[in-house]
Amino acid sequence: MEYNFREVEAQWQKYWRNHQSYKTEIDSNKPKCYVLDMFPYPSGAGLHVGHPLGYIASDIYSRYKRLKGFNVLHPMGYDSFGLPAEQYAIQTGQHPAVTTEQNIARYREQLDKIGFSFDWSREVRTSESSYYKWTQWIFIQLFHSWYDNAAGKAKNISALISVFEKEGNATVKAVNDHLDFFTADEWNAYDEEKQQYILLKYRLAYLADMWVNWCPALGTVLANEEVKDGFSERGGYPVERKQMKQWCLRITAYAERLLNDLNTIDWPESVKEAQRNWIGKSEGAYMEFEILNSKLKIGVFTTRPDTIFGVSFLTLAPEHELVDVITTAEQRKAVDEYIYYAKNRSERERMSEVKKITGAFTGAYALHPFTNEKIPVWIGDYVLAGYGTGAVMAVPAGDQRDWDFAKHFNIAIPPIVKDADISLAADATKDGIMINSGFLSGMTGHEAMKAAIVEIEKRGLGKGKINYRLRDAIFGRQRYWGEPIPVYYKNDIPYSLSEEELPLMLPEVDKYLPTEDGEPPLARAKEWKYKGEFAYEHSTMPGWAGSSWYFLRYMGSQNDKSFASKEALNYWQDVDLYIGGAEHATGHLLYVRFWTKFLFDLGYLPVSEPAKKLINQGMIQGISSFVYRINGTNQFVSSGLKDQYETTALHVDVSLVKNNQLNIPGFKQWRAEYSDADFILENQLYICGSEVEKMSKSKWNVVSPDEIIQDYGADCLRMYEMFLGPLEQSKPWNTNGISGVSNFLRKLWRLYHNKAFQFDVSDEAPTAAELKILHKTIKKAEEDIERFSFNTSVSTFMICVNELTDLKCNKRAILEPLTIVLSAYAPHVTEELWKLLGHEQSITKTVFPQWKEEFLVEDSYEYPVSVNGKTRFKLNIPLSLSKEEIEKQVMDTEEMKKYLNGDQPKKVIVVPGRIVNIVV
RNA sequence: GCGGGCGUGGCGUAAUUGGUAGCCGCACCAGACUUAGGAUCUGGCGGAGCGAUCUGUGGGGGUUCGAAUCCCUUCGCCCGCACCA
Repeated sequence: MEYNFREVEAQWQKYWRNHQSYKTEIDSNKPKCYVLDMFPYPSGAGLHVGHPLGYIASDIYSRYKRLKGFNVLHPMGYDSFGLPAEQYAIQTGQHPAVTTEQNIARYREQLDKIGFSFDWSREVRTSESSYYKWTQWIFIQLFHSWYDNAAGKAKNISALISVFEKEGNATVKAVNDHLDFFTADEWNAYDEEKQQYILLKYRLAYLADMWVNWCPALGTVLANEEVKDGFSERGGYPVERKQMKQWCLRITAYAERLLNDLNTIDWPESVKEAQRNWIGKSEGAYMEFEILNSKLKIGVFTTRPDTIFGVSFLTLAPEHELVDVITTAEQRKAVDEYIYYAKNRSERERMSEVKKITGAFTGAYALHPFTNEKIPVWIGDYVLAGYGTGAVMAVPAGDQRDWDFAKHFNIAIPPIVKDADISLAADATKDGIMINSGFLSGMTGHEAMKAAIVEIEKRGLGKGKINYRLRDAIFGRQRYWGEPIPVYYKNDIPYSLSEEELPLMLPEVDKYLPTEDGEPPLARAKEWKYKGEFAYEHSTMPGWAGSSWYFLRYMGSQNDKSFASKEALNYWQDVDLYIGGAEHATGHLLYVRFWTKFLFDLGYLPVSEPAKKLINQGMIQGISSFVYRINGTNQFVSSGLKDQYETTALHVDVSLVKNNQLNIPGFKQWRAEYSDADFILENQLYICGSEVEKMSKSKWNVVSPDEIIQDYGADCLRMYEMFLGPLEQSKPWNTNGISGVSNFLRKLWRLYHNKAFQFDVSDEAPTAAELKILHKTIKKAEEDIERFSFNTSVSTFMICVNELTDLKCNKRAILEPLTIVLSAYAPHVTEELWKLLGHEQSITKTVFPQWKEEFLVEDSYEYPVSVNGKTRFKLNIPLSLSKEEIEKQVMDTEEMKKYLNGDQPKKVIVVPGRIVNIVV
C-alpha cells in the first residue's frame, strides 16, 4: 500500500491524545526548555494557513529539544477576551462566552489536525474566571504598589504610608504625579479622602484625569498603539481626544529599565528599535519662565538648553492649564476661538495637516531667565499637551517647527550660531560657534549644552532632566467582554477588593451596549454592588491585560492557590523561545516585559524578562482574485480585456479560481446575484486578476489548512510551510511547490518498502557511503534547527532521501536514526514507520541520534584552484597535506604551468580544506 | 523626515558567514517505460557562444590574493515611528 496519510495521521493523533504523550511535569533531572507561541484570539473565521507557520516552527523546535533530552514546556491557550465577540454579541444578543466557546472548539479541532505537541492539560483561556482571577490579582498588586526611584523598584504602598506618617513626602523619591510637599503632621491630619487622593498619585495602578483617545463608534477609550493614523485599529472608526477619568498603569516608572534591559535579550533588532522609539528617551533640561506681572511660572522641557539665548517666544499647548489664567482681555476672543478650533480639529486632521501652522497670541509675556527680556507667550497645537510639560521654549533659529511658527506669525528669529544661514530654514546642528548667547558665546553647541545645564541648575531656574515619550498606559475600557477591574467606590474613593474576594465575576447584563446615559455596559447590572452597597468600577481591562502574564500561568494553570507555584516558577523561569507576529512590538511585547519586571520587583518571579529569544514569524499573505464587472451591468470581462470597459474589480473566492481561470459555473452558484451573469472571455477562458493582500475573510483569499491537510496531509503541510522560505520572511501563500514536498514524503515511504509496497527493511551493515549520508544529514539538521533555519533543513532531508534512494539503501542502521531526526518535522509518518520498524513505544520517547565526525571525514578534497581569484580548475589533494605540500602539488600541474607561463607566482594563498589561489 | 530590513535564474530560495554563486524544490525542455498520463524514472536548465571560453548576485566606486557577503555612493521595494520640543 502506498502511504495513506489520512488514516495514519488520524490514528496517531488519537494515540497521542489517549497516551497524553506531550504532558509535561517538572523534572529536576532534566534541563528545562520553554517554547512558547503567541496564543491566538479565537476569531469566528477559524485558522488560515498563515496562523500555523509559527506554531509549526515552535513545534519542530519543541520536538527536537525533547529528543535532545530537554524537559520541554510547550503549551497553548486562547486570548479569549476581545472586541469581535462583543460586537457579534451586540448584533445578535448571543453571549460572548458562547461564541467564544464555539470558536475555541473550532480552533482546537484545526490545531489538532496539524499534529502539534502541545501540552493541552495546561491550556489557558483569559476569559475564564479561574484565569482572570489572577489578572485581577496582579491589578491589585499594582494598585497596592508604588515605584521607589531610590531603590529602583516597585514596593508595597504600606511602606510609603509609614514614611508619610513619620516624615511626610519630602524625602520620598517616587515616580508619581506632580504634587505639593507635605509634612508628617500634615499627613496625619488629613482625612481619609485626602490621604487616598494623595496615595492615588503614587500607586502603579491609579485613577486620573487623562487626555485619552476616545472612539465614539466603539464607545470606549483606546491606547496609543490601538490607534492608527487617527482611526481605531479594530474597526477603523475615527478617534478623538477627550479628557476623562481613567484607570492607568504607571509603566513610565519602568521606562529606563525597559530600555536598558533590551540589551540583555536576544530579540529581533526591529522589535528592540521599535521599543526604543516608543520609549523615546531624550535628555535635556527642565526650566521655568516667570510670567510678567504675576507669580506664575511656565515650565518647559528642552533638549537644547544650549539655545536658551535664541528663545523669542513660548508656545503652550491649547489644553495647557495656564492658558486661561494668563490670557489678557484683548486677546481673550482670539484665544477662545483658537482653542475652540483646535478642540474640534480631529486627531486625523491634526496629523494629516502637520504642515498647517496655526496658533494665537495670549497677550501675556514671560521673562527670559538670563536676559530678562519680554517674551511673548503663544498657544499652538504643534505643541502636544501630553509630552513634556505641554509647553516649549521656542528657538526659531535652532528648531524648524519654531522657525515655521515665527515666520508665519512674524516673530523675531534671533541668530545664535556664527555664520549659520537661517534666512530659509532653522539650523539644528550643534557644531557651530554660539553668538549673542551671553556666557555661552564662543562655545560650540556641544559645549554650551553642558554649560547651560550647569548654569540653569546653579541659578535655580531648573535642572537637567530626562524625558520619555512613553506615556502611562490607560487601563480602562468601556466595554463588556473583558476582565472587571476589581475596585469599588466608597465616597467616590476607589478601594480594591481583597485577594480573598477574587475573582470578581463578570456580571450578566441585558444588553452589551453602553447605558442610555453613556455609562459602560457593566452599569446595566443594577444589582451588581460590592457588599450589595458600593458601586463597582464599570470599566473592564483592555485586551492586553490577560496576555501580559499568560506565559506564567502555563506554569501553573491548575493552581488555585497562586498564579503558579514557587517551585514551578523557579524551575521553568522564563521563555527560551518565543514565536509570534511582529505587530505586537510596542503593544503586548512591551506590556509583558512591564508586568514581568513588576512581579519580579515584588519577589514573585526569579526573572525580570519574559523571553530570552524572540522570533517574529513572517505574515503569510493571501493572493486575492478579482473579476471585473462592467459598471451598471451584470457582465464580467476577462482581465486582459478589462481596459476597454469601465469596470469595477470585485474580490472573488479563491477556491473558484485555478491558474487564474475562473470556474464560471461555480461563480454563478456562488451568489444569487451572479446566477445570470454574462462573461466576455479571452481564448474561451475567463482570466481573473490577482493581487497579494493580507489574508482576510472579506477579501475572499483565505486558504484554510484543512484543505491542504485533506489533499496532502498534515506532515506535508508542516514541511511545506517550513520549506516556503525563512521563518521571519513574509510571503504570499501559494501551493506551486507543494508537490515537491509531497513527493519527498512518498519517496521516504518507499525507502522502507519494496516495489509491492510491502515493508522491507534489511539488517545488513551499512556502507561508508550510507553512513556518511546519514551523519551529514543529522549534523546539518541539528545545526539548522539550532539556528532556526527550518527551510534549509527540509532541503537537507530531500537530499538525504534522494541519495539513499539512489543507493537503494533500505538498511535499518540508516533508516532508524533518520526516522528519529525526521520526526520533529513529520511526526505522523515517522511514528508509523517507527512502529513498522518494530518499536512498541512512540518515537517521541527516543533520543536524537548523535552524528559522528568519523563518518564524515574525507581523506581528500577537490580543491578549487584559482588564478587571480578566478577558479580555473579543480585538483584532488589529500587533506592530510601541509600548506607547502598542497602548494607544491598545485604548482606541478600542467594547468598551472599554462597559467604561469614560466614565471614565478607573485603570491600563493592556500587555505587548507577551502581553496588555493595563485596570483600571477 | 527618523529608524529597522531587503534587493541573487522564469519563480520560491541556498551559499560552510570573506573562499567553486545558484544547493533543494517548482516551472520548463528532451528522453525512457506506457493504450494513456496531471503516474514513475533518466538527463538538461542564469545569460552569450558549436566550442575552449566570456559574462553574471539592482547600478557605480572602494578595501582584499579573493566580495552576493565588508565600506562609500546611488536607485528601488517592504515594515515601524512620526509636529516628542
